[in-house]
Amino acid sequence: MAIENSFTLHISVDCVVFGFDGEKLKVLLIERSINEPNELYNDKKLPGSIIFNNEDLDEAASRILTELTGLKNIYLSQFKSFGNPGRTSNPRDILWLERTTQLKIGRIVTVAYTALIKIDRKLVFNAADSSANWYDIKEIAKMQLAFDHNQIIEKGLEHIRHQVNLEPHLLFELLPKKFTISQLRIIHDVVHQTRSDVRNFQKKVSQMPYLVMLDEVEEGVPHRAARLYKYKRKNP
Amino acid sequence: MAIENSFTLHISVDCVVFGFDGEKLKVLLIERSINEPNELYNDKKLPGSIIFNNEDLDEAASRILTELTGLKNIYLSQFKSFGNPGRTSNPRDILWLERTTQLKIGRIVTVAYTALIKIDRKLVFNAADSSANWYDIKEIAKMQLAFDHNQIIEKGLEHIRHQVNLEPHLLFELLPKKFTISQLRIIHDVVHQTRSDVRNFQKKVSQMPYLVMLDEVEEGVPHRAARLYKYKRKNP
DNA sequence: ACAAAAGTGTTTGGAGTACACCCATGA
DNA sequence: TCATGGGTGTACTCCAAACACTTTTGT
Repeated sequence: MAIENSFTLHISVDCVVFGFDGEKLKVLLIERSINEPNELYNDKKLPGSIIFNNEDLDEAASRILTELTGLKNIYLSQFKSFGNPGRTSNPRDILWLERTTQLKIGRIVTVAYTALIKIDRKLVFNAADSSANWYDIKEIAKMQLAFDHNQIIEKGLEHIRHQVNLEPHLLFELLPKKFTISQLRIIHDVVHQTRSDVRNFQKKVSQMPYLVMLDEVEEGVPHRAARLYKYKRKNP
Repeated sequence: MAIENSFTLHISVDCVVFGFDGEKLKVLLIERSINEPNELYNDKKLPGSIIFNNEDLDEAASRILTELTGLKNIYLSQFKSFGNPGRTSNPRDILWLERTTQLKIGRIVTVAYTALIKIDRKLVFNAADSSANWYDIKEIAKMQLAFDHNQIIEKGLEHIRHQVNLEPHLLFELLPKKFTISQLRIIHDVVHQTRSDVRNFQKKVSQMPYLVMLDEVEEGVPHRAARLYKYKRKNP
């Protein structure tokens, strides 16, 4: 009976970090580059890491996000594990793994998470040996990412659609603390791939008890300023 | 930087196999027993296995089901991975692992799947060294299963609820080929924890194009026999 | 005859959808 | 004053939910 050769088996966690810039849905990717005599490339990958000893999967995901953003209490949700034996078979992926992990890697099963964070000018990324940037989810579909990360992102997107359907308040994780109804409508439409009617959307959100109107309006816009709202959790 | 000691890391796949006996929702569990001078117990576990080399996760789940039931093309859906380092720390679980795998096991991350199958008198289970049986999902909540299998079953149940919400035709995986509307309503209610109105339910299913009425009625019932229906896939 | 489940329509309320105009503000 | 998005109400449709009686069959 063939039991897997544990010598080369590893488990990693990868995070599909979603953000919203007011217009488009974005995903956080890390630059990955190899500079070798006969190998030179520069592409992108998801933030992720091999799991540590005695570390739970959720903990690992949380650690990855905290290391990268400095933030705690980020909304995380495990959505799928990817274990196709061929997922680490691309030569550039193999080379990169050898360089960065110093381990003999035969196979990596990865557990994928989605994360929702507020894009903020103040946010600074601390990627260990490369830099992190936001990429429009539509552009990503045309890019060739490391490993099977294109596929992981696609499944991650499906996942947050389902999640938001079940728990619409998750959208507030993507918005700034104070936001306009337009912003809420746009992020809603981007996630659901719809185009909501403005009046009907207003009617719907006016029934949300956890949405509270502020005595403030947005500033610096070249037109009538919109009212600001905030999200109030049910059990504070 | 602490990288996990791969020597003791393993990945397994566990399947929460759901069946419906006409009345209750059941899950397939395998008897597990240890007979040792100072250790004697008899409890239950989910069907599962360490993954093989070069085997994808879905393949492993499929293999486990085929080995156990002899059936192919069972509906399977991956729903969550469990990797808490403490999940294999119960002494009886450690003992059982050592006896059955002959491996030094430090940690097992398991990828969990749900499966939907038709309970059938003809079904014969081939569990390697023990026997398999159906257990009412409500009874299972009171039982103490191996590892964290209680928790896995609970999450698996939530998963099929979501799945059935998205794709109601999955219920037909649990019903015999010919079934009555009552059976369909009961399995629907069991999964959703609801109590549907008979007339409203009839109205709803009469709009399902993939449900076809047969020229047969059930037999051997001590009351008016109900019409039989079958499920017809959209693209045959 | 009776027990037990099958089968069948109508009404009502709430949610979603379609649709157009005036308002406030900055440039 | 003009360009730009903000903010608002009504009518229609559709789906979900409530609700009770007659029919068939076996015992």
